[in-house]
Amino acid sequence: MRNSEDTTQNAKCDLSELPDFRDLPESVRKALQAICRRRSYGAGQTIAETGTHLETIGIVRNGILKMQKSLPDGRQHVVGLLVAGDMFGRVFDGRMHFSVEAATNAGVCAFERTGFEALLLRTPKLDRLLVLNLMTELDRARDWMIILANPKIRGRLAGFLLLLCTRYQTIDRLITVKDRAIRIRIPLSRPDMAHLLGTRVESISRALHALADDGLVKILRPDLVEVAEIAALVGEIGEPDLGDTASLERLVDLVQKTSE
Amino acid sequence: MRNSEDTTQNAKCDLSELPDFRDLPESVRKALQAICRRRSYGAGQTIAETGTHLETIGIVRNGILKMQKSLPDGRQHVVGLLVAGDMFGRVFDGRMHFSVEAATNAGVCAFERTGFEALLLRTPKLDRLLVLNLMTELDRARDWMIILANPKIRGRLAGFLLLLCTRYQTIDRLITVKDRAIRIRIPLSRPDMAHLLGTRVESISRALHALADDGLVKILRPDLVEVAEIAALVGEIGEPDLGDTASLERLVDLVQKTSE
DNA sequence: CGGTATTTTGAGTATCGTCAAGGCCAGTGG
DNA sequence: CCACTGGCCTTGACGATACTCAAAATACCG
Repeated sequence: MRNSEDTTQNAKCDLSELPDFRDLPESVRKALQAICRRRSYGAGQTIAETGTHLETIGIVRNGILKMQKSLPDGRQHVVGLLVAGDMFGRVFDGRMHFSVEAATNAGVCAFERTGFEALLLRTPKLDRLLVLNLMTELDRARDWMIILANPKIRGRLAGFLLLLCTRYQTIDRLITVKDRAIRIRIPLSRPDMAHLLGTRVESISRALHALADDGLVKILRPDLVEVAEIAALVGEIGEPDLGDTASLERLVDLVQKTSE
Repeated sequence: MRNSEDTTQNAKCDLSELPDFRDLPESVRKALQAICRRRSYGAGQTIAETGTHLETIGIVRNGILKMQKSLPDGRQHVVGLLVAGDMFGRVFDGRMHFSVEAATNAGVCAFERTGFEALLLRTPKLDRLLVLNLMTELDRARDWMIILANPKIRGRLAGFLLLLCTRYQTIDRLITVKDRAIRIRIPLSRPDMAHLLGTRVESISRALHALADDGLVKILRPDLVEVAEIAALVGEIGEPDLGDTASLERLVDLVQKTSE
């Protein structure tokens, strides 16, 4: 919520750490670096406001950003999370339809918009990256829709935790493995979770503790839960297959590997 | 659900009817026409299956398509609608993450995928169109999320109707104006609406009739409702402003114009 | 250690899901 | 022409779930 004035800026911005960008030709990465400024934000800082013309394109380097729509009464409604490698900002079209705020401490690469667009037009590879990025973002939004369409809060919460495990795994040490159990650090406060899942804080609390009472999760801290058996969580969401089971299997593999 | 074998095909495919494509250079439209096949689907026909590699890129010409995820138990979960000008299919990346089915009778232009991609790479204007298309699709998905996050079914239903009024207005005569009142033709069956809004058919029915009892809508047919005062519907959804109020205002203007 | 914000718990009520029955419409076959 | 059938929509009754309001407990921060 604070202003972003105390942002530390840093001209050096090496994109090769991001898997998607590593494959870009050297020349393109050089060109990107030339128009890039690195920025850091503290948890809670606002990065972009709804309705404003954002004159930069951002790529998340580390940390988690939340996209949110502002409501007339001043509250905010989370409509998605951004993690390392995700892009935000409106290419070819200025207006932001949601605001962006740091959910955790975060670093982003900011590209001057017109320069980025120009580079985009003469660099098919970069353009392709943008298109693929938009498509996975779209898939994620649809996964959210399925989770939100779950009639029961327990199911929505289970879906949310699983989404953190799968889509956002390996990001920012949100997911860690300890003694064959998966620990999830939830990067959102209860009010944010409640808005995101379409319910109230009380219901979130009750649902999480209901899962705990049934032995599906352990609540170590309000924002840190441990999942013993992912399969049981999957059972909670009822029907949908949550997109890929592939990424779930990767997670299970990770558990196997880390525990042995 | 039927197979798409009885599809009528037609080589002629004039894109200039679609607003977004009218602005493309003559040469690009010609090139597109060369790799295009026009197809027609009857309501209920399947156009693409989940998991399969769709070897074409589709652009909707008329009618409404629904995107849906298949659930293990065989049921389908609607995750979005496609209307005239919308694209579907996975550019640069084959696998479909949802199936596509005609919600109403519909016509689409199908482009051979590799040809389309090649054209894309050497036609920045077309590419820009694709990116913009993806971004509005993303915005729509986020609007859906906000609607789904509404804790009350009445609110979700009101949001759904408003979304039809705004995002899908002017499409396929879904929205018509009669004596200063707005008529909405709902292109989904009750089971589909229930899945989309995360509830059951009975609740949809009750919520819609509750809105009718309060005088907010009139139910002319199960799939045709009349909204007297849009502002009242907006009040039902509670807080969120549903993205643009601009498109709502355009609709109100339309009412004014048509009634006088 | 105190003060504040966040999270949790509790009790009562509204809403929604579930099961079961009935109505409406279109297509079918006598 | 009419009974029959099946799909879809609606209605009713009841139990489960979630929302509301209020208060307590816990975590967080200096």
